Amino acid sequence: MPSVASFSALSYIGAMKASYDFLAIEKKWREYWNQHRCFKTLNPGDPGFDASKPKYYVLDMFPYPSGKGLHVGHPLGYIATDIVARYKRMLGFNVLHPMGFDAFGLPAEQYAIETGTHPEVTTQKNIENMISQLKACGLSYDWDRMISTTEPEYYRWTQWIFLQLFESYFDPKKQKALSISQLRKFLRNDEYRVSDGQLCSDREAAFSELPLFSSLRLEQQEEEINRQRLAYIDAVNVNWCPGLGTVLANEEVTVDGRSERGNFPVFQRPLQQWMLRITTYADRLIKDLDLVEWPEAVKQMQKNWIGRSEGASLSFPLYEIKGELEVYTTRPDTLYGATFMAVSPEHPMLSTMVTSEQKPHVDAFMKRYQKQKAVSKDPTNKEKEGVWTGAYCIHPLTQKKIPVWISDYVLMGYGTGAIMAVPAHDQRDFEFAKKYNIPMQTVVMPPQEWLAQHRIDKESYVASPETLSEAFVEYGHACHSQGSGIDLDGQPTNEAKKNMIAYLEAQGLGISKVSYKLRDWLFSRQRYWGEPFPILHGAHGKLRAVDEADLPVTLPPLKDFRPQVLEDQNQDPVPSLGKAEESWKRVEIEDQRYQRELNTMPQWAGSCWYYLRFMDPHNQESFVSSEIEKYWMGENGVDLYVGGVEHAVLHLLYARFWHKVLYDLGKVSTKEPFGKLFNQGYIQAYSYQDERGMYVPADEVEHQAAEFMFEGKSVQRQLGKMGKSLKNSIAPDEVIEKYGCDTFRLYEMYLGPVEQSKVWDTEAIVGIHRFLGRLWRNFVDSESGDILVSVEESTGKLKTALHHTIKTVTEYMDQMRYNAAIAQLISLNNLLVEQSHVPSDIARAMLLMLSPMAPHICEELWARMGQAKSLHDEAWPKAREEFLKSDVMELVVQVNGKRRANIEVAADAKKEEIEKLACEHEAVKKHLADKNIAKVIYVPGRLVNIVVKG
RNA sequence: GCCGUUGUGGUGGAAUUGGUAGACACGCCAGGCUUAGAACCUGGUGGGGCGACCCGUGGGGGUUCGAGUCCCUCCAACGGCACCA
Repeated sequence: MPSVASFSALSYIGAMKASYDFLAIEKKWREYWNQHRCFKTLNPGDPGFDASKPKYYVLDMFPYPSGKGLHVGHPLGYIATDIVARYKRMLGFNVLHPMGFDAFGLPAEQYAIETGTHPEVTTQKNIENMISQLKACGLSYDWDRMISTTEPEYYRWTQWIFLQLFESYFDPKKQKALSISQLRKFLRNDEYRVSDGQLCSDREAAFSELPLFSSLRLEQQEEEINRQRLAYIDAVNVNWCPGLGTVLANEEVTVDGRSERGNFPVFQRPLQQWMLRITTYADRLIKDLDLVEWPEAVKQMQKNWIGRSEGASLSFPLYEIKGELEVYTTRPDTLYGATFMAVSPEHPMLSTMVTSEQKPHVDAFMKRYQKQKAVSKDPTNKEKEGVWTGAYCIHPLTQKKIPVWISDYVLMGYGTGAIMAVPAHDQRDFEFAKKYNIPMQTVVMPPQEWLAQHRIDKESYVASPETLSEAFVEYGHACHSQGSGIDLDGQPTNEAKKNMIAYLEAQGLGISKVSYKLRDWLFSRQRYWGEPFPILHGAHGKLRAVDEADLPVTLPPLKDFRPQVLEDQNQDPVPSLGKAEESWKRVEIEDQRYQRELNTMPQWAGSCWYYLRFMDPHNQESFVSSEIEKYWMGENGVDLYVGGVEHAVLHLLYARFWHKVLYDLGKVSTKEPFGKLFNQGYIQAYSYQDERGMYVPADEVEHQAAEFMFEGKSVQRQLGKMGKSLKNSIAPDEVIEKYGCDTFRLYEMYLGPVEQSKVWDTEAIVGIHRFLGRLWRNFVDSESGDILVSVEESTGKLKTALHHTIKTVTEYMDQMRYNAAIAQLISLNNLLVEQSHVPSDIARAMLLMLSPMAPHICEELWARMGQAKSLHDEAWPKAREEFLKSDVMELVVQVNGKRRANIEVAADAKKEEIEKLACEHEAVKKHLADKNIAKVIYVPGRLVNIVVKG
């Protein structure tokens, strides 16, 4: 008989029932954590801070405080990071695990307009509501570090960082940001010259042609300086949405050219706006992706978005017209195949090129083009259209005349807005040329195998244009590309490219060039609910930064904060801050009058640096103290960043850009902000529509045979997002009230891998709930409430199972594969059902392993077991080592790959002994009978495979 | 079109990373408790065969003593970008 220690229920749980009363238990432990400030994180310099511990910074993408509240999909990522945070604390890390709110932006303002309350009020209310919902999930945030981007104390530093950008430029020689005062020095010393926004160093060819900086008028000097700033004002083509009264980012516009919010039409037009010079960082933003551990998909998306390509820029002189057409191409090797030029309908040189005979045709085309453009931005399946300008270019190598066409597939926003068209080797040029009967010239020959496969000989390949587009091959070799001084024939594409560029550069016809899809970041909005710019406008366009001491520039209180909605697309936007009192708008400094900037920053501004503020959220002197920043960022920055994949480009690209500027200026210590990124999946749900297409409440739909019925009528089911409007939303509060927070947390994790999307199924939740019930019954006598933990340790089968569970669960925890970890723990718990008492080692290991995921029940059982320290203070590695001490291991014995027996051997047994033992096992001998042993394969710790012949 | 990811029972998903495929859970079936239902508890559940056994990880081929896992090829699904020269 094993001796049994029974602990009676501890006095402080007094009235607690013997059955698993999760609501009372969870409430008790949440209060306990709160009272004892268990999750307060100390900073370097704080009393009691332990600098010997390694740090771990685990961060969620902070949410938008929406008025609709959370549904069960939202906490998925938060639960995952919370498990990481709790687990890492048990592993002996100093863990930074904060939460805050990204509360500025269009949706908050729109919501405020709908409800008629000031956004400040609604935002505050929404934040409070979300905090209480998050707290109910048992998340171990350090709430003392909570921040909201809308707090003046926070956006003071958002404005400050903007000023860092404003006071910096990108140095082309050093390839990093330096201060504007540095640039002034360089210009004074004549190390750089500047003209029309071009910054040339003394090494560059154009240098000597540019005027001396000191020779410019003072205003010109300032103008040139302003054009170098990382934050600058420029007239650019923007998405102007009069219906919303603001300009929008590309991604806020739908494919039909309407606003994502409100579905108002959006117009392209040039407007003076604030821009951030993200393009100067394009190369580093690509290159440094190698430094981070991110999902391949996200890295790929960022690379695509930046869209780097290598090629050449070359000029085609116009025939009998002054001037030349500059084009960009990635295939300079196909220059001999250029049979026409194509320019964008928005090309600035159109008017000089169009001849009087062609003008009517061009006008007609332009009319159709404008109309088409207003209807749709979506180019898919649209037939390419164009019109001849009447003009010709001179081919720089052959000196032949080639026509210049206007083509709607040439985009003004990329390259130079003009291309050399090589119809023989470009799908689009091919389609266009075919439609308008423009000749083609083959200059790339596919490999022999390709020709053989397609049963085409060289001559007919060159001669037959119908096959050309099909036959576009990247890895062919050049042909028909000879001229005076150059002969590319026979060279593979890569070589031909290089040689052509070298030739063009030598002849002064072109130069090699790198091109990007990435555009500078349009940074101003005309809405109210955003950070005001810390900028003053003086006379003659003079820009002045607000003194650091005068930050923050707080949002002026407005009674009417609605945007100015305009009917006429040609009207200029009216910033909401224009409605502020004159006393706010006008500033006088040193007898100079200034007007405040009236635009506000876009939604992304606040989220570009919040991960830095979390480290030191109450610092009044600086955006983050450098000592604290160095500790928490360490080598890799944020150790784990979890959020949805929808932020793969925008937020993550913008934040990286700001971080790199701050890095260049010496304000932060790592090149990259987020060392490891993890995209959690979405929780999907079924929604149901009746025959009119109206959504019906999902929880009232009945499943009968193959049909779904609502109020006796058949309804259509589809899988998608969860949302109030789809009537399939489930609030975490409901689930927690019914099953408890631990069940909820475990269930969300148990649904499947965290990174995968999965379907919410409220029915399946009982499985996890039963598990916790069984766990409780294994540990606590349902009659007496006594704890059923033996003082004895496990033996035999249970010991083996414990070892296996500890090994696998540890691995799963490290890989964030919580569904698999939970399954292992359920399996171990199921073995305990037959036991009258839980062996003490299993009891302790079980609670230690489970507690990051289901902390409340584990704390309770831990306390009832009479453990001295609180569970979350317990160090897991020490316990794990203790449990894993073992002297016996189990091996599988196979004969020709088939399992024949299991044997137990001493952990330190030699290879020969093990093999002998395996061969002599009864069940194995049978299969060896009259056969020869060819070889014996021993896989340490796992199996012995005996290979036999005969 | 380009890039990326993934294919395992009725379902969600495991498989010690090349070593007993289907752990664990839902669902389903049987039983218990109950006046009855809900809830709860116990057992069974890939396919075929009375059986020892045989077949099974999208299809085909390969490497290996051994393949869900590695290689080649085809197919299918999901996601992102998309007239980017």
